[in-house]
Amino acid sequence: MPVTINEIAKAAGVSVATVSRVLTNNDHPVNEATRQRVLNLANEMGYRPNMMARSLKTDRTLTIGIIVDNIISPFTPTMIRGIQDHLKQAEYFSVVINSDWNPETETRAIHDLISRSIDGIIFVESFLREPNPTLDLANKPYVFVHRIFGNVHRNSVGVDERYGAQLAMDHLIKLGHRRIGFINGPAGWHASDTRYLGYKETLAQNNIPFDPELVVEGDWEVQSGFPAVKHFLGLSARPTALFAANDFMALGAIYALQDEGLSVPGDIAVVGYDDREIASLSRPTITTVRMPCYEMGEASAKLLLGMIANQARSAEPVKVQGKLIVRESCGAEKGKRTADTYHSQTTPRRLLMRKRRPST
Amino acid sequence: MPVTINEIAKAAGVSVATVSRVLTNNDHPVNEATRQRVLNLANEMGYRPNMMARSLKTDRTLTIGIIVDNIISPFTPTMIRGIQDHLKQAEYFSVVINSDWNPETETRAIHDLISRSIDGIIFVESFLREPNPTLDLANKPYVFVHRIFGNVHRNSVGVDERYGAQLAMDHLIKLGHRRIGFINGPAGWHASDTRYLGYKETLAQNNIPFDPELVVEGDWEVQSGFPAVKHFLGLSARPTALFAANDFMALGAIYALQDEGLSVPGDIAVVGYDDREIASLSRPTITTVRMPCYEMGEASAKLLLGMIANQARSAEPVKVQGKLIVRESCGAEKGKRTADTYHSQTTPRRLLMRKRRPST
DNA sequence: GTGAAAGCGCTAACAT
DNA sequence: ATGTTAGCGCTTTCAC
Repeated sequence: MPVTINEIAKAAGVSVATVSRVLTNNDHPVNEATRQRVLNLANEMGYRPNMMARSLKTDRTLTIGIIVDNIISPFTPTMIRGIQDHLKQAEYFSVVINSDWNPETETRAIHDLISRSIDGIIFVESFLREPNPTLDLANKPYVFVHRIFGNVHRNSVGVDERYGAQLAMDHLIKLGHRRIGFINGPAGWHASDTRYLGYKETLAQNNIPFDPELVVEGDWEVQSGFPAVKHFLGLSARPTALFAANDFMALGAIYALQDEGLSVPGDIAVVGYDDREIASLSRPTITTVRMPCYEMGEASAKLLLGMIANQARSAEPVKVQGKLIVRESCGAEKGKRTADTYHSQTTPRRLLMRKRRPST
Repeated sequence: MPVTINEIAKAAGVSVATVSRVLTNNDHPVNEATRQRVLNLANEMGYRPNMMARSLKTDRTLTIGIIVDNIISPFTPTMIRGIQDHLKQAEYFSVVINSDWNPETETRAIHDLISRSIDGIIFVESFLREPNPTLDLANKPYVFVHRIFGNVHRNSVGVDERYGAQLAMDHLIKLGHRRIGFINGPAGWHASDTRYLGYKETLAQNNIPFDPELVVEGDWEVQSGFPAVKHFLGLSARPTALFAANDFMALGAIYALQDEGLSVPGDIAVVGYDDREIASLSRPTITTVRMPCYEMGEASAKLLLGMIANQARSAEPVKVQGKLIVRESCGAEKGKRTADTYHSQTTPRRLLMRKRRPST
């Protein structure tokens, strides 16, 4: 049913070789008139290349695999979008597979992807964090993008967590705060340890003495903001600001402060980390450091495409930086709501929908 | 480099036909001893079928296309996950493409997917809502799954919004409420109109007179909860409960009520719709009707796979039902926090990560 | 500048 | 029960 180059060749009165040369923009010279004739015919006849046949010959599919932890994870879809947008300009497609952090599933996925002759793989928050012999043997390039573990490998994209923490701390310090409580994530996590580093470094840079009493460890969840606040309020010299290593703990802290009758940011300023949806829905909305998921995705796709193009087996690791999003929980102009107050991060599509809403 | 059936045939001392028959579980009879020999050899030699070659021959790729509005949309990843989980048991893969609600992008995507010989397409929240001649001509089955427009086509999956609204209303009525304010979405939206229907029907079923003063129209956003509450509080006979057509407006209503010094659910009960993440993070957490995204995805994959298997061009439309999630904003036992209070919906993965966290 | 032909790895008639 | 062989649609040497 679908049109093949054979039929076009017949219609144009040339050989399939010529048609192929025209249609693939081969550097082999082709008479300009012939080229046009073929091009027009292909267009008229509605020719669509059969990628299977092409791939069988060239062993390239213009498709890469994206092995993600779980497409439902909060940061993952944005990373995928970053990858896909970058792939698009190179006409690449992507197959998305969930690994659920299961090494067997991941191995299986790798094999299946090789079976499908994909041109490379991006591992997003993978369990796997080391060179993979199967892929190396199949000569398929791959890169890692890791929020959780940072740069895990030469070919990987990570986040500059120290920079992110410094962004938050600088903001607080510029607002005049000198006693800043830090609600960290559990020790041993890359994110906790590096953000902690950023916290301490920024204090040092500003000649503010480090006080271990101002650091508590949470478990990333909202609840852990409560004991943290209890601790801080019990200190003889209370902090005037709080930096939480994620938005959930920041939210818990805000709730706890409000329970004590304290106002945020009036009495105590709060900064979070991640820029989860809640940060723009809570009261007050939360100043935070945005996790640059989209950019990480883009960077990883760029890395992989580069490796594919250069037949390279390795690439320089990339570290992406987040940015500070100032909202009501500290630093926003008094009485003035920030632009996205109470707006979900998905507003753009809603607007789009409204415009195109059916008249019925 | 990779092992082919040719090499296995040579190694086993049989023809490629036999190897193919064994490896594809063809019904053609094969001697059991030979079968075992081939199987072992394939295993030892690390044989992986070349899907490109197989597909070129069979015109089946075990891959479907998923054209989504935008993978970052709040409901979309869950739908994709539902699709993928169902596909998995049939060993199907999926290529995900963002259409951004752009008809040209969608058309382009359809062509590209046909080029790649995919076996079918699932349109998730697509702009396209009608039979597609290109796909029909290519004889590729497709189904729609639409949260926004409901069942748009014979081969489609929608949500039973009336049922969802009834769930919310029944809950409120069982709690003793008889004056229930309804904050609807904008008129003309399928979701608004059908939820409104459910609202009115449930009132009728319970012999509660319908009072147009108890219905206001919001714009789906948090802000629109504020004027709604202002209106309700201005009535001579105030409602004792509010049903908002989505969680964002429910949140805005809660904020507005709290601004007036009223307690939720103490003074006024509130029910939302969708079960967005915010519903389990706000104070109080919000009782709501869960949008059955995962189930919709599953249902659509089931529909499509069925059509592929039966060579069918059409299938019975499916309507999926959501369910009520009771939280603090009404109906939860006094003083007792519901299980997911302050927990994000992504907790499971976090727990998983914690267990497998590196010791360093 | 053009064409003939080999062949990518596999499946499925059609033999035997 | 097994083998031979013709392609699937395309790219790419190699020859002209």
